[in-house]
Amino acid sequence: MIDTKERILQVALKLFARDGYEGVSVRNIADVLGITKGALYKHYESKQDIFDSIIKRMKESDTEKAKKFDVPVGTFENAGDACRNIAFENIKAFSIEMFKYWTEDEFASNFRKMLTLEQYRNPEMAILLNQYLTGGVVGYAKDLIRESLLNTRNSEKDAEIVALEYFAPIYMLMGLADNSDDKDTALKMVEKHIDYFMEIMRRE
Amino acid sequence: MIDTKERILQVALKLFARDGYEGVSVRNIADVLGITKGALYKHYESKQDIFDSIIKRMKESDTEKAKKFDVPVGTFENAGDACRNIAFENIKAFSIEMFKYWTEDEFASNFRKMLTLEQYRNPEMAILLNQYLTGGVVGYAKDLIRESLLNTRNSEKDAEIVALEYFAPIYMLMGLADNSDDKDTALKMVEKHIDYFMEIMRRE
DNA sequence: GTTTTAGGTAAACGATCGTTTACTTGGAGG
DNA sequence: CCTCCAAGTAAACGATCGTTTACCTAAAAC
Repeated sequence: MIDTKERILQVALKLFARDGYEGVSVRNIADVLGITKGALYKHYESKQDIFDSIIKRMKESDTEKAKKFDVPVGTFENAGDACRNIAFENIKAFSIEMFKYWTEDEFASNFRKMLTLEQYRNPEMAILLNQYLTGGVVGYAKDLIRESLLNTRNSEKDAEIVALEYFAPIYMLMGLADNSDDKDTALKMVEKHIDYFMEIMRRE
Repeated sequence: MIDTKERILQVALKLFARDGYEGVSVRNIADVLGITKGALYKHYESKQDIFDSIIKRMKESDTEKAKKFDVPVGTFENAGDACRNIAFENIKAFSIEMFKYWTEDEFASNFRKMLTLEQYRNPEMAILLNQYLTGGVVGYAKDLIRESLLNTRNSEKDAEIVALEYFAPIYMLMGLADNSDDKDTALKMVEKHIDYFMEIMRRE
């Protein structure tokens, strides 16, 4: 079979995402692949090496993604209603794409689950979990919201709470999508939330 | 030392909350208690029995808590502004108490973390996680919001999304409190969020 | 005062853990 | 055709896993 090393990575991640690092044995991984556990060591130095390679892979994938995906520009304030609506639609599309990425893309979804399971025993994983999720969406939302609020109210502290209002439901719906067989319901609720949020923002 | 059985439960929960069930050995638990692992089996049949006892304990504690803690009554609609404000304050106090319970109470906090770590490998734990968190606060919030919205707009679907808007930031701040040494910041943000939410609701 | 027993120890059980070793084998390169 | 090597197997390594056993001892019970 071709590219065994890649298949080991994928299978290990899937198992780590369900059972946690300590809950998965090297034997488990090998069994799924239909090889003996000794064969794994032709591709990776150790079980920890597999785990590290998964982290490394995600970091590469993330920077690559960030390179090609220039976050949508356009602030809330700089023009009339038409431009505001365009900015809204950009943010909505961006957020939904992010949500789909973290819930539907197999690698990203499993990676997020794995970090969730390792966050308390491994501080570095807790940091990564915050970086990827809040860094990806809420940080971006915070910037936009900060600009939006800059001329209407005193900004910095409000921006933080409004960003929380925006991102927290999206984050929570990721967890709901995990433990539900109906992925589409969660996605529809994300859209509803964003529309609701946008409507509130328009009234300010 | 008195009440070894209880101390085993507490220590095991603390370890399960950090490392997950599979990440904790019977030896680990015994070492913390300063006894040999053989002694554990004088109090519990197995490692799984300890885990089950933790679940059982929480279920008892929860029903007992629900009995004495009658959720605050008073809806948004049935009177003038004064009564509405009282209802708001009741909900706020209730929510903050719930937040403090799930983040500061050692047993509840560790229990929530443990469920978080076991949710993917054990469907029953995923159900419990949803029940305790969303059932405790969001279900209650949903009822109140539904009553509140009943005469203003078409209710059922909106109630669900508004309950999400209310609870999701609180839920997310629990996770932030976990991986932060500064617990007070998260609590203050919870208050801020509730105030912000209430202000939005008042404008409707 | 004797007996019983709850609660501890130390040691061993077979199973499984992650890892290493010795050996095999099919196919690419010279 | 011969060589080499990547990629597999089977077996064994010591360590640790959850659990059981045999033994001990202090205090409670009769």
